[in-house]
Amino acid sequence: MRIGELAERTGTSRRLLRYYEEQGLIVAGRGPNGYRDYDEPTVDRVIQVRGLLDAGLPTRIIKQILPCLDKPRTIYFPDATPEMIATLEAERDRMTRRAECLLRNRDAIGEYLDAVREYNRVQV
Amino acid sequence: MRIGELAERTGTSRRLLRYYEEQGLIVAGRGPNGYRDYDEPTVDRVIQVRGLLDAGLPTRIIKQILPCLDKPRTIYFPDATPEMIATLEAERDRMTRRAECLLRNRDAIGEYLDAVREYNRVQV
DNA sequence: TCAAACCCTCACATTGATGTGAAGGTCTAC
DNA sequence: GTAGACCTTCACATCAATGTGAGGGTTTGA
Repeated sequence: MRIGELAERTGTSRRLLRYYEEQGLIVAGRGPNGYRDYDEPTVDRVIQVRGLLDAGLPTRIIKQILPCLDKPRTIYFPDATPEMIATLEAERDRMTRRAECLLRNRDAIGEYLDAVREYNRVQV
Repeated sequence: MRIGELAERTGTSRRLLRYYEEQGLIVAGRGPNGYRDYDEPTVDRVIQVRGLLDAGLPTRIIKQILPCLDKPRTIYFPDATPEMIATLEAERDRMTRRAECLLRNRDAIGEYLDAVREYNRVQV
């Protein structure tokens, strides 16, 4: 598919799709005219990238972890250097903390909303 | 306490503490010399703010949800307009999705790390 | 064949979260 | 009283993620 379709299906501007490619987060084939040509799995890939970006990860990190997230596993394990492993472990832990922070505060918002609803119920 | 101590205790630059104040995320008293003066709870507040920022929330949103997160609840409920409620609900749901994305990808990293370890165990 | 709707690259603009440094006031300890 | 370590405001710089538009080629359908 071409960039317009991918943009529409992922809710992402063309500009950003080109940016993600520049950052090495997605790859695109090229047609005989220089048009970019994307395959189907790229749709999910873009959605995944956006989720990670939205969750606060920078493209630099996303690029590092993306290869590990492929199913089925296609990675050539020997390439996993100790530094790489350490980076991944650190990032995994940071993601855990991030998620915990998010859920904790989300629950607090939920409690607040409950309290407001209760207040309104009694008041009305 | 003054800004230097708060900076040290929260691992946050003075510059950023002033920025958070400018954004309305924290408040500071002032000494007779114009020095900022922070109370103890501000330490946790800053840590919470940093957690939310790190999780990808912009200061604009953080400012909106912070008042709901105070314990004990000190908010004046009638101030909660329907728009505010809607914003909070939307943000709560976004936070849920964010956390899910984070945990899903974290688990995938974990699986990858397990696979690598298994590979190395067998290989060696 | 012509217009509309695509696509390309390039480059400059913006926004939010930060860093850095200048110019200057204050406090503490010697 | 003077040096060093604080603090203040202000302003300019940077970086990543985006927007926007110019200038130009391609595809498609009337």
